Amino acid sequence: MDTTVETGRDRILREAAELFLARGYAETSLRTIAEAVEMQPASIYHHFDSKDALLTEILEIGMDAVTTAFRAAASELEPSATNQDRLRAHVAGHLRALFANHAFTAAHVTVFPFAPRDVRTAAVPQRDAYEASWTELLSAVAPGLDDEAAGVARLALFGAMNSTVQWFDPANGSTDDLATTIVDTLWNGLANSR
Amino acid sequence: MDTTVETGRDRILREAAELFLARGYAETSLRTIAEAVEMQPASIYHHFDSKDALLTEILEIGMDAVTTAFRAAASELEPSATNQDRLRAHVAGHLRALFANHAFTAAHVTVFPFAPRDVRTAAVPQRDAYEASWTELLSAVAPGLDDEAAGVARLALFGAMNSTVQWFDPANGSTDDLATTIVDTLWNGLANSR
DNA sequence: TTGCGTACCTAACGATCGTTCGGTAGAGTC
DNA sequence: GACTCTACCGAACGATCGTTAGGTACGCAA
Repeated sequence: MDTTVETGRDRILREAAELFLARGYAETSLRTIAEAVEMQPASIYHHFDSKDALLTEILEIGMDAVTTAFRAAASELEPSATNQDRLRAHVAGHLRALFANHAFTAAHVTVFPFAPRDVRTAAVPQRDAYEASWTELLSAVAPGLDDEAAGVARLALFGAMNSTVQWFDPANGSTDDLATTIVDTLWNGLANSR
Repeated sequence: MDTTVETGRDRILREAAELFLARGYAETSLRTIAEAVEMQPASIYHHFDSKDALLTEILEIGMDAVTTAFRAAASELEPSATNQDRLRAHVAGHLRALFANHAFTAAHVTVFPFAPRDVRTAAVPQRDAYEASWTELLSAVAPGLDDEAAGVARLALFGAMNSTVQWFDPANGSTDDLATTIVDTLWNGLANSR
């Protein structure tokens, strides 16, 4: 986000996020994290109160990234934008945030469900707020959907977006093109595919 | 599957699957499982070689359930079935299997990614085969999709189907109705929602 | 030059983990 | 009645876990 050199604290956050994502929370020991950042396990406690606090902050960073991207997408839209354009802009924003802060955002998909109860409850308000933003957006761009269909649509969209981290490589194509593919497929429906 | 009384072994499998699903694999100790089945930790080793072997068998049971449901859906279709009917029948089959064997099938969604490497590699062939069945089905019912769009469609569909375990309660509605909602939403597309 | 906060270290704590060893009780077989 | 197999139990093993206590080295301010 800024141009300063990565500090020890930031490095712990990044390496821990990558390890949690790759191996899971309980499967990643503090000693493994310490090894990755070339410190002793005890040194991590200078920066964080506990392993749980470390994960809590990682989840916060991830949710901040997608929330900021969502707001940016909304404010960048031109007045002439169609409903499909609006949806595509937000999907593109989510995907950009997903790949720019990969480990932090993806942690919400895979690590969150098994985080200790206290960590989960701490992250829930931010997650609910982001989810509500999408529900609101979907209701606005596809007003014909009833509540159940809107819920299904949101879950389908999240499923498509979030699973991209497991197969899409940004080196092989732009996330904006990927957003177009996703939105076109869901917008037109399987029945109307050419 | 049969009418015999649940044996100690089956009970271990079921309780372990539910605990793995609720808490995660590493977070669930053998002592917790032993307590749930009212045994001593050592007794579990009479039935299973290791904790890993227990999870491996749970994942097998889950994949068997959805694979069987997929085949049943294919064979039950009437000749007059439309492409949308075909897709709906398979989605309904997947959802029925998902809720009938909840803990075993859902383990593939949430536990699998963090399973020990050996457990994951053991489960991969069955998972790939099931995924390929769906890719084939989607190409058949929506021949206009290119490869990338078909991949996106499959991931969106899996996202919608598998996340139902986190919010849908079969007591409040049939899974077949849910399948209809999911397929209608994806089939017609967001643009054509009434 | 002293004092203090930051960033790390070594060493160790108690707890919990998966697993193993050596049993026992009971049912079925000959 | 001895033999065997299945299904369990009690107690303990070594390893690893998150965490803590008590340091050291260094930069900066007074």
